[in-house]
Order: sequence, then C-alpha cells, then structure tokens
Amino acid sequence: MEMKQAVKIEGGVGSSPFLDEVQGGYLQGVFDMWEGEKGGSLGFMELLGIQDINGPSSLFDGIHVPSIAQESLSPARPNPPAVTKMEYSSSEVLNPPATPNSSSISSASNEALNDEQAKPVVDEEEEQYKTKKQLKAKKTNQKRQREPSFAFMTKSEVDQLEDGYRWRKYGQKAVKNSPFPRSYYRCTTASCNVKKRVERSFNDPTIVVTTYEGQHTHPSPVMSRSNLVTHLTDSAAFAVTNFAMPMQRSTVLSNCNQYRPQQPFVNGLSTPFMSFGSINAAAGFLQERRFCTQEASLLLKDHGLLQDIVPSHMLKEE
DNA sequence: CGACTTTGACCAGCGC
DNA sequence: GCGCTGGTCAAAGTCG
Repeated sequence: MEMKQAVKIEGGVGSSPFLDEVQGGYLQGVFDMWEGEKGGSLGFMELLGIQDINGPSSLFDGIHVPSIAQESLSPARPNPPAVTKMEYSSSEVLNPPATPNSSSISSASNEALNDEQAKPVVDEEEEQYKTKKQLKAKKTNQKRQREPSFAFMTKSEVDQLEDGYRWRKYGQKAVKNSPFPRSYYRCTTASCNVKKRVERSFNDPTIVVTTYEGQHTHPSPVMSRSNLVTHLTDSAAFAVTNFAMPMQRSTVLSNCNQYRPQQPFVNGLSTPFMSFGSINAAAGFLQERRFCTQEASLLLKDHGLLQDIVPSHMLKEE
C-alpha cells in the first residue's frame, strides 16, 4: 500500500524538526496544514498560487488549519490536528515553493539560475575555479541560503518515487540515528537546479521522506507521455496538468472514487500510483480534494480508510 | 557511448 | 580549535 501523507516546508540545514517527528512517528498518517510563518507571511495556498482554497466551498471548512503561531512542532503538542503539515521559513516566503511546471512560476526563481545567467563566459578551467571560489565566498559571507523545500512522507516500498521528472543521484550519506542512508538527487535538466533528498523514516521504514528543494524551470517530461495521462480521469489529468507534482493516491484521496485512476499505472507498483510532476503536492492534493468535498467532509468522521493513517486517539478527538 | 549510480573525499556549519 | 554532521563534488564503475 502506498500513500503520501504529511507535508512540510523546511528551510533549515540538516535534520529538521519535521524529520525528527517523522522519525518519532508523530506525523505518520497525520495531515497538518501550516498556514505560513507567524501568520504574517503568505499562507500555503497563496504560495501555491491557489487563491480561494479556503473559500466557501473549501474542503477545509471542517478542518482545523492552524497557524504556525498557534502550533508548535513539538511532539508533545496536545491535540495534534489531523491535517497536512507544512511550514515555510521567512526566506521561503520570499521565494515561492518549488512549483515545477506550474503555471505560476514566478520571477523569483532559483538563485543559482540567476547566477548562471549573470556569469560571463570564460575559460572552462578558470570558470570552474571561479565557481568554486564564488561558492566558497558565498558560504563564507552568508549562511547558506536554501531554496524553498517541500517534504513528503510516502508510504512506499521503493525509494525512488516516480514524480514525472528525471533525477540524477549525486550523493548518499548515512544519517545520524538512522540505519537508512539519505540520497541526494538533482534534476537532470540543464539549468534546472531542483534537488531532492530521499530517506526513510527511522521509525517506520515503509515511509519514505522526500524533500524537494528549488523550482523546476522546465515542464515535466511526463507531461508528454500521453499514455500516462490517458489513464487518468479528467479531473486527475487536470491535477497533473496544473500542479505537476509527485503525489500518490493516499488513503484519504482514495475516498474520492470517481477520481481514482481506472487502472494501476506507472512505476510498476502494485497499487494505483498517481504520478505527478514534482513538488506542489499539497496544491494538487488540495485541488483534487476540492473535487470531492463531500467525501472530504466525511473525512474526519469516516473510520474507513482514514483510520489507516490517522491514529485512533486523534480520531477520538474530532 | 551517453546517462546514470556509487562512493570516498572535501568543505562548511555548528556545538562543545 | 576540534570533532561531528550534512551537503556536494567528482572519479570510477555500471548499464542499456
């Protein structure tokens, strides 16, 4: 069984509270929605370019959408809400989250790209040398600034989840306090410096935590694969086209039967696997769930599939 | 042969 | 300053 669950934007370096929680098992099966930092910055929906997700018909009507000011990431937090967890750092608010293939890719695209564009053409060796020096100087003068990042928890047997983009692995590191290594991937498309880190949850090895960082500067290669799209229903195809995100049918989403793919596809997985372009998973997720508000309204009360992913004590609290 | 993975080395940041 | 850790580089290996 596969499902993609908790989402969080993390802007820190190294291990994040999010991953700590993942490893602590707290977030497993929990949807937490973070609205942006301190309530003063853009909400997640705005960052995703979704204007009215909280509108009158929003599926969030009945779902607690905490602000970061109200909630803490502490595992000891009482009454954890059963929504998707996301968070932006302040710098991430300035740069929208990676929205590969999104129609709303803003001019505040990735830093590295801008750097490249500004770089004069020089001798190759010299350039390499300069690049290294620049990198060094950059790191010396300022704290490493990270691209907006976006983490997914995915219950999956495979580490490399098909998300519509092609990735090249450029590193692997053992993670402290975890038997599972963390893999580093970079988008293979030239001039696109989107990266992703993939690791397994310490507590639940079946959960893959994928953290995307940066913004794709090109359309997803998967979009041209008509054979993929033809497996989708109209709305699912809509979600793919508009949000291009890595997203599998989660247990929750599978409640929306009419949007379930007709048959399994992609990746050779045994379960229906909805492959999207990249990042923006929450957007697609939310967008999709707008189509099935009825089911969504039952979400928190439904002890059907939902109980697979939401701890029973949370359901009791609803 | 090109694309991709593996893996050891290197570097920066951080805490002590 | 030192050691630890995360992130990246790049050469070598693998695969189709």
